[in-house]
Amino acid sequence: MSKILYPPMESPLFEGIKETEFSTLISCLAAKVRKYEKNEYVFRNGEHVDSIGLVLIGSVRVMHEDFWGKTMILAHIEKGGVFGEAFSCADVEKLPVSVVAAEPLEVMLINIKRIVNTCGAACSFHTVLIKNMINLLARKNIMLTEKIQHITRRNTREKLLSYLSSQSKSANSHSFSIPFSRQELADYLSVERSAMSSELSKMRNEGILSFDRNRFELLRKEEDFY
Amino acid sequence: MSKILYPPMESPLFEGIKETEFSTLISCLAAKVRKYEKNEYVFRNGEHVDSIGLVLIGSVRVMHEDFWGKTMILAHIEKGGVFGEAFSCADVEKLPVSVVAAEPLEVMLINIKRIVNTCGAACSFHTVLIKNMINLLARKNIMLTEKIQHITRRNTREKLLSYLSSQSKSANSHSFSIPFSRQELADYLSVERSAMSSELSKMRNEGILSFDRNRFELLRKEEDFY
DNA sequence: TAAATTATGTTGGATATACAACAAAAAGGT
DNA sequence: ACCTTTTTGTTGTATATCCAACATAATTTA
Repeated sequence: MSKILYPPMESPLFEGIKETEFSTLISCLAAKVRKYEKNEYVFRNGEHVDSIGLVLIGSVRVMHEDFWGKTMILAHIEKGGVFGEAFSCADVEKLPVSVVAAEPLEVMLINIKRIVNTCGAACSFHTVLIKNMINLLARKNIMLTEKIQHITRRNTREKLLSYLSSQSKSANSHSFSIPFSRQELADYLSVERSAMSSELSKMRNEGILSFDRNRFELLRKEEDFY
Repeated sequence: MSKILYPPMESPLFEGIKETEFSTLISCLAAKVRKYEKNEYVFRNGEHVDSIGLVLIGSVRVMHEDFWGKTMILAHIEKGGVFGEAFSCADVEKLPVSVVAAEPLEVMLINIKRIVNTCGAACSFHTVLIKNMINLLARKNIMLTEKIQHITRRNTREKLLSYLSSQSKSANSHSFSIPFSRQELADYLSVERSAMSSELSKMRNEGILSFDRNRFELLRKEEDFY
């Protein structure tokens, strides 16, 4: 097996595993490295998937196609990111999505059973790997739940307040920066960018918050409204 | 330890574990059974949680409170259901939600480390338990992703079509039943019930679909529209 | 620095949703 | 069967969003 020149050590999947253990790990997992051209399929809708993919170089798009053939981009996963983990861990028969190379791509494919089934042998890192896998799924779970929390709100203002409130909480401060541009925030909250912008302005005028570019500050507590 | 009279064997967490192994399992996991009165807190916002909860009797509500003190019900978990798994598996410091007994409640609390760390000893079921845990997280992940797929659509019609399309796919038929009442479906898709009802009627008139109570049929393919 | 590009804010008209109120149909209880 | 309660469908009006078009500010490139 050719030596992997860019070990994805920085991936959350391999956190806590020593670099010296890495080559043993790769062979124990029977991990394969595959290259794809732009727009080539990595996983195709309807296939059975028993592997997780780890992006080594480039990025992938996770796409969904509905009954009427309308497609939707579900996720864009960059270097170090993992895809297919939910479907392979849940052992779904047919993949309801497709994974496509968004640019020239190199991925590592690992059979999920190799991760989940401890290999009997002396692989001390196997326990770590399982923990990482659980951690990965759990963190994704929390992210998804948070997003749902925001976008289930009825209107643009409430979606914004829900999102900003949670950002404020994790920053442990009324003042915080967000990792999104306006367009990205609008996409994330599933609202119109222009409507969102004007809503932000309105709230600023009403003294609910202030902002400058990506920096926001929440100004009033519930009590103040009454 | 008192014998557990209502072993939660039907819970996905214990799938594949023999009933005879059950008492060993409980003691190996140091599982505790706790009772709560209605509206009593099981987990409180801000606490550190290192256990998952399994509902034995009754049900719980998962609640969230934002910066302005507005609360929102995130989930209602019934008998056999599991809560707190994402936060304990991801090892988050402070719980961002609260879990409250929705009615007289009995839960089993299991320290997550007891599940994830194999206990060295001859617990054959431990591997099964870990697989179940991973499966649980992965399935929840898929459910959340699906929901996001639907509610990110811009308007009521598209949300409905996205949902109905996915139901059609999993039923492997153009004709299928849905597990929701109109109100529940509206809540799930985060739209107004009345607006949804009239949208359904419109689409029926346009020949896109037909329905009778909970039974739906999708009628046209994309091509037909052009 | 100037010019070009991109990001953000603002506005108005067409369209869609929210809300309330009510009608009709279905389900449940006696 | 009857009455009651719940669910579902319909409609009108106030409100909010979408969309396009443009203005302004920030950033990048030459």
